[in-house]
Amino acid sequence: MAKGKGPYSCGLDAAVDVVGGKWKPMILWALYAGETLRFGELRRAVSGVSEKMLIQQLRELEADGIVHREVYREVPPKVEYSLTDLGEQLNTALIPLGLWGERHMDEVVARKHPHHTPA
Amino acid sequence: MAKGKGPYSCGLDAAVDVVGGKWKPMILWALYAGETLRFGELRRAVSGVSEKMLIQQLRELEADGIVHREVYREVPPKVEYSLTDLGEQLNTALIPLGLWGERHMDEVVARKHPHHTPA
DNA sequence: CTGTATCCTACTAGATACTG
DNA sequence: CAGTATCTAGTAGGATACAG
Repeated sequence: MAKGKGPYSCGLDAAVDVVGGKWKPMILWALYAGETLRFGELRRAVSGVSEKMLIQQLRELEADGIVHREVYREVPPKVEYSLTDLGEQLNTALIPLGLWGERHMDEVVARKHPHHTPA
Repeated sequence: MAKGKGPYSCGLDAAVDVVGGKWKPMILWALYAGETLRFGELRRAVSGVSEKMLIQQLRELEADGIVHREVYREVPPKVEYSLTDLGEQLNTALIPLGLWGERHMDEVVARKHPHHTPA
């Protein structure tokens, strides 16, 4: 689960604590409404993540009630991840923030990496 | 400025990187649209923060173009902080997330602190 | 295929004391 | 009033190897 610095002073504080992990935004992005992905698929979708970090972040999201983990006892093993209702509501609430990021990413990146001459 | 792990894979990633500091949600909460606060006022508004952390987070938000810092060369010194246009847009985009947090904070806190018997 | 276990580093954030 | 400087502890995150 997230850092769990709680009790929170405002809802925003709590929400950021849940979403704030390094790979969580990308996980939620990959696991959009209705989508169900296996561990390996998620690993590919969240490019650059290590197995350890992916598991860790998924476990935290699971503990926070955001994602559902379905285990199929087969050989080879198969585990599917999907959003819970709470997770879908969270994802919905994140849409405006994602749009803001898309719109202003360039400016922010420009500030962070003044070297880039974007073509 | 934020961690700056950039380049980002999705807008959400960039946005969370900007808002993800420990005290930033509370700072943005305090500095709602049109509000202008002095350093000391912010310090009181963001309860629990140290001077060092408040300055640090404010500088990052300033570097990311979210807050504006206005210095009045007086005695005693006076510095006012307010949201930039970009900051106000960000705050607007954060409203749904804040509402989600308010609505579900109790559940999340319950998971994080299973001890609490809320009355 | 889906994870665990261990070790390690860098960074975040807190405490404290000092300054223009 | 509004910061700075320094020191330190805790932790988030990464590399690697191994396991059911």
